[in-house]
Amino acid sequence: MPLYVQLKRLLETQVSEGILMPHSRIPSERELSDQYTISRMTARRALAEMVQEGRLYTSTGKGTFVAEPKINQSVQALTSFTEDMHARGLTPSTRILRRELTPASDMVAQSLRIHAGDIVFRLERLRLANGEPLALENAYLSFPGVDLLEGYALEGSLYAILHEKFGLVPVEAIQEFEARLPRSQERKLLKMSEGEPVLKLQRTTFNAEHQPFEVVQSIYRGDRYRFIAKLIRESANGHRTQ
Amino acid sequence: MPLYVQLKRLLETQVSEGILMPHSRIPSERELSDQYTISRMTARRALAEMVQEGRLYTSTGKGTFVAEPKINQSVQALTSFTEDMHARGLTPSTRILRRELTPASDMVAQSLRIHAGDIVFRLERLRLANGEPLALENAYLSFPGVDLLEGYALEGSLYAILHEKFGLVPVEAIQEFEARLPRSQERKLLKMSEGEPVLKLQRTTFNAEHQPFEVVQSIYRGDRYRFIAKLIRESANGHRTQ
DNA sequence: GGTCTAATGTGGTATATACCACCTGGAAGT
DNA sequence: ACTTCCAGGTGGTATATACCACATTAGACC
Repeated sequence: MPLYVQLKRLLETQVSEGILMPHSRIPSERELSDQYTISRMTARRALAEMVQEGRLYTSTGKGTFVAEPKINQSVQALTSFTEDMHARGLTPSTRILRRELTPASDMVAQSLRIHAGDIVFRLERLRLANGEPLALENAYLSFPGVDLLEGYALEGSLYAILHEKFGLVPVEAIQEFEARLPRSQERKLLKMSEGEPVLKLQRTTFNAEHQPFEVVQSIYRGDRYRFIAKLIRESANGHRTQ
Repeated sequence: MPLYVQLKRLLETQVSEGILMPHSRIPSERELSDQYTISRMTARRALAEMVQEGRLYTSTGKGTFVAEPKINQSVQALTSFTEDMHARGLTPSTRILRRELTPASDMVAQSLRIHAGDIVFRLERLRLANGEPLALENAYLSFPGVDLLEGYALEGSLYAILHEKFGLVPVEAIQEFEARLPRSQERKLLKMSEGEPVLKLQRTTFNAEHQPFEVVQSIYRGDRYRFIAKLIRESANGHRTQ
C-alpha cells in the first residue's frame, strides 16, 4: 500500500477516534515527514487528498487543521422516506391508497422520457411517522419489468425493492420545492387543520445511466416536516467544481 | 497564476472547443512537460486535478484520455438570486432593508462555526422579479475582511462581489426547505393576501475549503416561486459517488 | 505464420531541494 | 507600556530525479 495512503488512514483513524479533535492543528508537513521518515511531498499528498475530501482544511502560514465533521450524516441527500424517517429517529409506516398499472399522463411521460399513454406503475401512499400522518406520496414508475411490481408488498421502502429485485439505484434526482395550501382531500387525509400550508415536492429520479425511472409528487405537512438537502455548485460545462 | 492552473485552463479550453474529443488521448505527462517546458510533476498536478474533477481519466501504461462530458440538466444548483432570475427570464431588482455589522446570534454563530457575539455582516433585502416582490432575504456573512463589505453597493449580486473582491466562491451548501405562513411584517413587505403560504429556505454556504461564510434565510412567495435543485446520492463514507 | 521476448513508453509513487507568500511571536526600539 | 520589525515556521508552488507496474510494439526465434 502506498505510503501516502497509509498516512491518510493513520490520520483518519486518529480523527475518528477523537485523538485529533475538530479545529485542532495537526503536525506540520515537515514534522510529519520527519516523524514518519517520509518526504514532505508524500506527506503533502496525503494531506492534499484529505483536504480535497473535506476532512482537513489548511491555512497558509498557520497550519493544517481537522475539519468539522461533515454534516452529511444529518443530511438526507436523495434518500427514501423510510431512510429519512429512520435518520430522524421516527418510525415510518405506510397506508397504500392506490396501486395500478396505468397510462402515463403528458407530465409524467415527459419527466420519464417516455410517450404519453405508455404503461407506468402508479403507487399512491399515505406516509406516517410514529403513527401520525406526515405525507402523501404519488409515485409513477417506468423501467423494464415494471409490471412485476404488482407481485410485491409495497408498504416498506420502495427503493429497497427496486435495488434488490431490479438493480435500480437512485444516483441523482431533480427535485422541485413549492409551498401551497392543501386540497381539501389532501387536508383530510393528512388530518390538518384549515389554513395550514403544505410543502409540495416533485422528484424525478435517475439511475447510474442517467435514465429516469421514477417521478414522485409528495405533499408534506408544513408544520411537521423540513427538508434538508446538500447542494453542489456545478461549473458551466456541467462538471462539478471543487 | 500557478503554472499547473494555466495548463489546466489550456486543456479545458481545448476540450470545450472540441480540439480534444472525448476518449481521445492527450499528450503524455512527459510530452506535456517538454512541450511547455514545465516539470513532469507540475504537469501531473494539472492532470490529477482534472481527473479528480472527472474531466479526464487515466489508464496506466496507456495514457490519459478526455472523459465523456457529463449530461447537463438545465438545473440551477447553488446559484444566486440574480443568476436564478436571469435563468428564468425575469429581471431581478433589490431594495435594501438593512445592512449593518452586528454580533452573531447563537443560531448564526453555530452555522458559521464562529462564536456567538462575533461580528458578522447582516444584509436584509427585498428581492423583486419584474418589479414585483418575490422574496425576503436575510443574509449573515463572516469571512476575513467582511467589514470591507460596508463600502460596496449591494443591490446586485452579492455572490459576484464576494467572488471578485474577496475570492469567495460558493461550492456547496446545506439548504433547508419549509412551508409556513408568513409573519404579518413579511406578508406586508411581500404584498401577499391573507392565508397564502411562503416557502422558507435556509442556506449555509461553504467555500472550496469547506468553510461556511454565509447563512441566508429567505422567504419566498409560495404562489410565485418554485425551487429546483439537483440531488446527488452520497456513499456511506460521506463522499460523493461517481 | 505464429510465439515468445525485450525494449520502450505510460502513468503511479517517492525523494530531495528550492523559493515564495503568509502568519506569528518575540526582540528591539521608542 | 506600546509599537515596529524581523526571524522563523507554515503551507503553496516548482523542479529534477529515480524506480515501479503495466501496456504496447517491434523484433528474434521457432
